[in-house]
Amino acid sequence: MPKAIILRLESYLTYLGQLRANGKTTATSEELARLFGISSSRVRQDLVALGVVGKPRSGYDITELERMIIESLDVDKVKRIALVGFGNLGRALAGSDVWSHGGFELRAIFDNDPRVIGMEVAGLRVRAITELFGVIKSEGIEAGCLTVPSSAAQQAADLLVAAGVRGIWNFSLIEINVPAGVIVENQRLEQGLMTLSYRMKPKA
Amino acid sequence: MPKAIILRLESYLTYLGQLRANGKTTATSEELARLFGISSSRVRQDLVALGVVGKPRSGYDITELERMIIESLDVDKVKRIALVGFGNLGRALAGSDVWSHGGFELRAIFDNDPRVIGMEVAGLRVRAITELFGVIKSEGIEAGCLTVPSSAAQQAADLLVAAGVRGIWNFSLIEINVPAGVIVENQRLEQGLMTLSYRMKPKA
DNA sequence: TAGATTGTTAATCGATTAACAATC
DNA sequence: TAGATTGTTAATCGATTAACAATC
Repeated sequence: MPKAIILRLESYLTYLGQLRANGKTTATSEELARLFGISSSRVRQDLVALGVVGKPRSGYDITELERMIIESLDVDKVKRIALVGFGNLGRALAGSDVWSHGGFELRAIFDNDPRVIGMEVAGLRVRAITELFGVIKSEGIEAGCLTVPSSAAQQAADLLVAAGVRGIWNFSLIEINVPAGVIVENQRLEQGLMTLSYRMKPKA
Repeated sequence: MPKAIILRLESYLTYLGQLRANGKTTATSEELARLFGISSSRVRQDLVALGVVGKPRSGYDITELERMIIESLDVDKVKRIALVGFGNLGRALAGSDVWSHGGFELRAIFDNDPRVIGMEVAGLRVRAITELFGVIKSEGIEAGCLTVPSSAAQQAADLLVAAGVRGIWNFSLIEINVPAGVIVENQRLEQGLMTLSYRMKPKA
């Protein structure tokens, strides 16, 4: 499935949940298109790629659409994840419900600062990095979230990979090197701000 | 400038800073291409679009490249920004240095919870939402960062826009409606996790 | 039935890669 | 000079829009 379609399916899913919460049961390609600023034929092609069929005159069934997108993104499968780096951002994420949106379950938190080791959040105790390998193995953790400083990111990633993690959600600025087969999804907050800066630039 | 090029220029900029920190003074299109998994001709075309000229055999001057990208993204122009929503994420961002990467300067923080109003962070006092309009005007704030719950996001955005903000960095899940001319840059953490989920999905 | 909306194909658009002469 | 790397053009690829017959 093309990456561009995946990104839109994610947007559809979020919005469909809101529509359903408002009591709607169907949605048309034209509605979705208008909201996201794309053509209705693009929406229909996305949904064909997804494998859903709509009904002329009424559109697509919202519940079915949600179900198919969730299945396609594998969001319904629970995947255990560990957080590495309990700084400002790590704390914010640990205490939030972001994880569930991707089907992840936060199962462990690590840091190497003695002042934060032992703290409790979301029912978890912050552990020393030295425990990382063993805990990831014993808990069957499949993914890691990197919220350490950029200077420590590669090393932390190496530890996660050595322990058998298959996917990394990376908040650090550096480009992380991992062996083939390990997935790195970069979440660069700084890039969002740079793009905002560019888009706000007065046109000459 | 095409959006795809902008996104890559941002990546180049971050990486070039790291190269420079390591003592390098030039970079070739092939080096950058390898790191980001694209072709060297794409890199060269990006840099032509940017307006830099390289030297056969040695490549591009890192300092000049950085300067041109910064100028192109308008990162060197300081833009004042206000944070709305002092929850977990708002706290993490307020105390961080993300702002400077996009050329933004955090000048005000707002929330409507009496328990957090009055708290201090990054040299700023958290103010009541009721003060928003006046402070944005008097401080000449041009942008806003939305870290409020999704249910309050549209209303908060309306306040920011009414006060004259031109750009919004939106962390909420909803699609915000703004008048033409106001820029919304969505930073959907949940989508990052959904993409990670999809990419980690075992192939059939 | 009439009409709105789907599913599908063709046309357009934009982005990426390949190739190579020019050049330091 | 020789050779590595740029700047540039053409070819390929993928994504988006337009258009319209099929259908509920």
